[in-house]
Amino acid sequence: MVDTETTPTTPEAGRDFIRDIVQGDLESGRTQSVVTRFPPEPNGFLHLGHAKSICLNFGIARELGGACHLRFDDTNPVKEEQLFADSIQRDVKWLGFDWGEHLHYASDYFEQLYAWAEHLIQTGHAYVDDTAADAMRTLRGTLTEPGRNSPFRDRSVEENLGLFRRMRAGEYPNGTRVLRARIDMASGNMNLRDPVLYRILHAHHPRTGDAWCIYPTYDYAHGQSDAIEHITHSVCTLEFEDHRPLYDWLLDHLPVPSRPRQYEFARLNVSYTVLSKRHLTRLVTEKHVTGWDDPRMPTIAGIRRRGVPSVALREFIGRVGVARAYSTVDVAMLDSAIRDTLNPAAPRRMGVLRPLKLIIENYPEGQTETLEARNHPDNPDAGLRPITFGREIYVEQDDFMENPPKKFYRLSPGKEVRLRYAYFVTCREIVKDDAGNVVALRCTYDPASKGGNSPDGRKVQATLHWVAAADAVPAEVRLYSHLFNRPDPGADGDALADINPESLEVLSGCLVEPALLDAPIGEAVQFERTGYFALDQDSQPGRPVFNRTVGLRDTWAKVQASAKG
RNA sequence: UGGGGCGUCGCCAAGCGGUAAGGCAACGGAUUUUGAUUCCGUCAUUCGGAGGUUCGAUCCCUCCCGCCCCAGCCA
Repeated sequence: MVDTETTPTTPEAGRDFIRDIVQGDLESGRTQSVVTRFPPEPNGFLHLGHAKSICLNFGIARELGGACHLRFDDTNPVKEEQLFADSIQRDVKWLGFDWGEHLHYASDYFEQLYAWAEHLIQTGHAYVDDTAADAMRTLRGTLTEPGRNSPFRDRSVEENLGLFRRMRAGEYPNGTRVLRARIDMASGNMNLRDPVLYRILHAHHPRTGDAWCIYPTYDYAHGQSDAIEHITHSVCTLEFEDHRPLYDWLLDHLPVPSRPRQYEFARLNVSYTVLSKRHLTRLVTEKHVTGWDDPRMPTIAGIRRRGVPSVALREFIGRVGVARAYSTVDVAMLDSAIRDTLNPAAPRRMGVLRPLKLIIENYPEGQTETLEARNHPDNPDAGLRPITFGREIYVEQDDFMENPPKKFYRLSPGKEVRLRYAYFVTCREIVKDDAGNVVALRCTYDPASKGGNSPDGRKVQATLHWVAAADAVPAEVRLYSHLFNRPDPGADGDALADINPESLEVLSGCLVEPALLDAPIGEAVQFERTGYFALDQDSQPGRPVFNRTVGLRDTWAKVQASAKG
C-alpha cells in the first residue's frame, strides 16, 4: 500500500505562544532543557481535544530536543479502569508519539505526596477538617460572598498529625474527614478557600490495590507530580487557569525538587460534535453508537477506524493552532486535512454504492476482456492494475437520469459517456419494472474508444466509474455523517437531544472491484468519484465492509442542492 | 454585585507602536479519462464600542459592551 505517513506539504505545527514561551525560557537559561507531560485520567478514551494536547506537549518536546512524559493522573480510583489506560497508550503511539522511559502514574508518588502532606501539617499549612461535605459547601461562601473558617481550622499540629495518620490507617469511613490546605477563606479565587488535599476513599485502586484508603485530589497531586518528574512546562487548558495560584502556593510551601510552571491554552471545540468525556461516555453507555471506536465518534479510536491516517490528524491539529481565545473549529477543517493527506497517497479503485445494471447490446455475450486502470492519476509510479470489462456492468444509480436538467453531464437517454479506462457507451433504452422503476439500461459501446478515447476526437461530458458483473464483489458500505444535527449540540439543553438520527447509513448491495479484497484493514483507498473508504474490522472473508472516511468534494451535489433551494 | 480570562473576515489564526500573514469555507475562471485533484483570481480602508496618548494604535491608557471559567471530598 501507499505510504500515508509521508510529511504533508504544510508544517504540522507552526508557532504559537506556548512554543514562544518555551523557546524564550531556553534562550534565557530559565531552563536548560524542556520537559512536558501529557496527563490523562484513565477514565475514558482519548478524543480530538486530547489529540491537540498530545501534539502540543509531545510536539514541543520533539522540536526542542526535550522529553514528554505520559503520566496517568490516577488519583480517583472510583472512576478509573485499566482498559482506558491501555487504550490511551495505544492511541498516543498511533498518533506517532513516544514517551520512551517516561510512563508514569500519579499513584507512583502516593508515598511522597503523603510525606509532603505531613510536612504541610507540620508547618501549619494544612489541617484535618471534620466538617461534612454539605456544611463545608455552605462555609465556603459563594462567588460574591467570602467563606467562613471551619471550626476545625485551628487544631494543633499534633492533633492534625494524629488525625491524618489515623485517616491513612483506615480508622474513619468515607466522607468523614478531609485534609485541607490553610490558605484564605475570603479569597476571591474559590480554589484558595482552603482546598481539600486528601479525602477518604475506601476503594480498590487499579495499581495500588488496597494499600491506600485516602487519596490526594487533583490539585494536590498534579503540581507535585510535575515537580517530581522535573517537568519544566506544565501545559493545560484554560479552565485550570484559576488553579494556578494554588499550584504555585503548594510548590512554594513544599520542599519539591524542581519548580515547574503552568501555562494554559484554549481547549479544542469542533462543530457538529461534542468533546466532553461526560457526553462521550453517555453516547457509549446509552448505545447511541456501537462503542468508543464507532467511526462517528470524535475519539482517536473512532477516527482511526474510519480510516483517517494519523498524519491527517496531526495536520488538522497543526492547522487549528494554539491560542487562548475560546473557539469552535469547523469540522470542514478536519475533512479538508484528511482529504489533503489522502489525495496524494490513496490508491484509486472503483466501487459502485447503489448499482444500476447496464447491458451493452453490441458487446458479445459471454465475452470479457481485461483492461488497465491507473492506481493513481498523478503518480505513474503507483502502477496499473487489470480490470475486467464485459457485456454486463454496473454503474451508479445517481449517474443516470431519465429526464435530466440542462447541466446534468451524466447518462440519460441517447447520451454518450465514458466508462473510466474502458469505452464510450450510449444509452439506448430504459428497462423498467412493473412499478415503473428503472432496473437496467440497454446501451451500445464504441469498440474504437477502447481505453477511454475515441480516435475521431469525439468528446464526452462525463466519465463514470463502474464494475463488471463478471467479477464484482458484493460489499457493505457504511456512510457516516455528523453525529449531531447542529453545529452547537447542547446549546439549547441536552446535547444528546441533538443527535442526528441519520448519522449512519448502511448500504448492503454495493459492488466493488476485486482488487479491493486485498486492502489492509483501516487503510483508506479512494473509490473514484465517491470518496475515501477503509476496510472495517467487521469484514468477513469475501464479504468486505467499508467505512467511508470522508467524501470527495462534490460541486455537482452543491449545484443540485442550491437548485432545489 | 467576587475572582480569573477572552473579543482580528462566515470558522480557525498571525500580528508585540509604522500603516491587517496564512488555512478552512465561499465565489469566479483555466486544465482534467474522478463535476476530484491542480492552477490562477476574488474575499477585513479595518481589528467588540467610545474616548485618550502619539507624527502615527489592532498593538499603550481609560471607560463601556459581549462571551467563557470558578461555589466537587471530579479531573
